[in-house]
Amino acid sequence: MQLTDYLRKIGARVTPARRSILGAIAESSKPISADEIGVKLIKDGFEVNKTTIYRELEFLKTENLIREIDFLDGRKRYEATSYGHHHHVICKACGGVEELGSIPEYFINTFSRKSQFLIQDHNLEFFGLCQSCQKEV
Amino acid sequence: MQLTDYLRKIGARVTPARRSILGAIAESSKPISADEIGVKLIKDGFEVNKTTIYRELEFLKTENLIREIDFLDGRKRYEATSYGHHHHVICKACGGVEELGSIPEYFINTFSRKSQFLIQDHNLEFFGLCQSCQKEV
DNA sequence: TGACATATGCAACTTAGTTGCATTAGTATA
DNA sequence: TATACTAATGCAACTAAGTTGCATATGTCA
Repeated sequence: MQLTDYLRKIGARVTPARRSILGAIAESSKPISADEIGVKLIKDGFEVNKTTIYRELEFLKTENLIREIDFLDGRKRYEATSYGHHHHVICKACGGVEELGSIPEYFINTFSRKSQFLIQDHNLEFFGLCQSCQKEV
Repeated sequence: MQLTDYLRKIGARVTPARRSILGAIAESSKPISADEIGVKLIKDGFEVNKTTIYRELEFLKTENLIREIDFLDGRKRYEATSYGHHHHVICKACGGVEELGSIPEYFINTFSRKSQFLIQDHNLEFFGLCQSCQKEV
């Protein structure tokens, strides 16, 4: 099913703002923040109010079309869920991002088995130095 | 070596604010936020300005006396490094926290070996429902 | 005890994100 | 194709976490 059909089916509208925000996330080579989405849309000649961006991110998240990523620097980032579950390494020097694939469920399960909790989610991100920033030290 | 000797040795002073902030973190049964530290100190009859708390947290972090923990809810939390490296599960319903021990380095290395990055750190936290919140659904 | 650097408090500021409300505009249906 | 309904949007004002500059206070060592 097309995305637009899916949206209509659930009673959501296909608006220019929605298209462009989803487009900005899909086109980004790494997780993108609300602010970065706003800047990109202005550059594209299609300014969208920040309230709309935040509300849209919330909507897309509850519909599982995007996933929230946290690089621990005080702002949330988002990426399309179509890429599948995976983790990242973030360069502390230049902010560059590399994808790391998905940590085997086996690791997570082995590790968390002892807990009394019903575990639903986890957040795993790595921090370090990218190849070119390693050379500059 | 005593903590106070260590502090003096590195040219840091042993002040009431420093003692009480470090004390609040050490006494807390789970990672504690800047705001929570402030509230606790007021209750203890020893109010400390929030700027001081934030600056102290920064200092203690660079001295590796405390560690920054992120539960992804928009505020940083801190715990004493003396407990050793470990992870947490956070209950999405009640905010309760359980410690999970340390994920074997082997897991992390196996998983991240392919990266071009020099990996220095990682953040891993789990989210779910604690035992009593599971029953309430 | 005094000098000096570290630590503190205050007020004003920044940044990310939120809320209420009035208006605009997709969409289904007649 | 026109209409009406509700979702979506924009705006302005707000909140919460954390930061900055600067003047003052206070540990510490000589």
